[in-house]
Amino acid sequence: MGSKERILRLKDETRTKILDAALNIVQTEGWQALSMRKIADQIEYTAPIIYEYFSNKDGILLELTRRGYLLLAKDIREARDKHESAEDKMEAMWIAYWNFAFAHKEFYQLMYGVDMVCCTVKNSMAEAENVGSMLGDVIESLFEKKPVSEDDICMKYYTYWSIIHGLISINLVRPNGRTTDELNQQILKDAIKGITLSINS
Amino acid sequence: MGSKERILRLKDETRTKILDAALNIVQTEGWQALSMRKIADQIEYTAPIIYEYFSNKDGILLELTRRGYLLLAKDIREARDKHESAEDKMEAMWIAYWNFAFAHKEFYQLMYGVDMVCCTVKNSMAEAENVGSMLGDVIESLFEKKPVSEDDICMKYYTYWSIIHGLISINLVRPNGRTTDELNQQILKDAIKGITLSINS
DNA sequence: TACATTTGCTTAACGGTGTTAGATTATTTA
DNA sequence: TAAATAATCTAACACCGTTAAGCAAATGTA
Repeated sequence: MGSKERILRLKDETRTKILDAALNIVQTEGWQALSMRKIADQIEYTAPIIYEYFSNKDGILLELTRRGYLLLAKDIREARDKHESAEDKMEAMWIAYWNFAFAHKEFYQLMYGVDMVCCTVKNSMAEAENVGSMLGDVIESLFEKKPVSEDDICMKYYTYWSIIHGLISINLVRPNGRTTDELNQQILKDAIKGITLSINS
Repeated sequence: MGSKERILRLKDETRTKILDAALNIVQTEGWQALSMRKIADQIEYTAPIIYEYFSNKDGILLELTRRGYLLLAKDIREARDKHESAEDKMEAMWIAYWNFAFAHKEFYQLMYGVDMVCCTVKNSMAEAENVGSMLGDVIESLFEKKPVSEDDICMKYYTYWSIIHGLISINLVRPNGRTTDELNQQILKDAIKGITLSINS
């Protein structure tokens, strides 16, 4: 009786359709315009059936966050694997992070709470940890003195992350002040190099 | 006929009461709990009268943003005037900025859109420009080569601002990860010193 | 085949939101 | 005192997230 599976597959399809619809709305109208009824409209159902697939609106947001981290992890992994030296890896990874933020503004806003109604949980999500550990590993390899303490890695990680996230936030919340893309890239690369240099000095 | 003025003063008082009530709600329940009806409750009116004082909810938010910038500007000015050298001024000013963010979390969230439903306009608000120019002036005085181009100042300004805002954002959105206050202060001061040093090298 | 049960989905509702229009009450003016 | 103006409220609109109840079609069972 393969109909069981067919039905399960159908259920999975609508689940995906819900997520796609949500993403679509957000990309065209922004996060504040996302509503259950609008999602339902787009998938040609009524709002309550969404609750058969997700426990509530935050559930949808959480799943989208998860998908965002998967995308980001893929980009960062690819950037890392394109280079040999730890210095080059580090720069490429953070630039991949930067590019992700602007290529997928909505995801970034959701994942890092820039200008967003932030869903509460999402601390220590497995997929987020992945990104963190990839970056952490390369940071560790930047240290010449071994062994490297967890605190040292953590501190440098926060330093990198802060400046990049800060730069992104400023640009996402206030798009095109008087800063150009080139200027931003310059600030970014300078900052990365500066932090990287400071690790062994 | 002094009653005209008395009435005007009364109107101004309710206006202030509205803002105070809004701030009070936000401080105790967070931004997402702020509603027109709740404000009205607190000032013992009904919701529609608020519209006699502010054009809409965003109007209230905008006025609070303005007040936030006034507070921040005061802190930064005082920090600046406590020191002689430009280096010391710079560090003290950014630390004042940092302290403001945590002493007035709600204001900071409103002003810089961290984890907040951001009201759209508020770009280039006069009070915000004040803060910017104070910091910009000290940055200019850090350069040994004169004259300093607008671009140079802008770039360094964004570099400072990014790392500080990034660090704040991360700590405001995810309070108490594994970073302590001391660690944050250390990262902050290190970063400020690094950027300051890099200006003339 | 006939009945019972489950499934998929909808309608209707609850309590909340920002906001506006109209009615009502109180105050000031003539 | 009567008219005009100002201050305030009630009621409503259209939205929101969410839940409960009901209907209709598909399915399982006798």
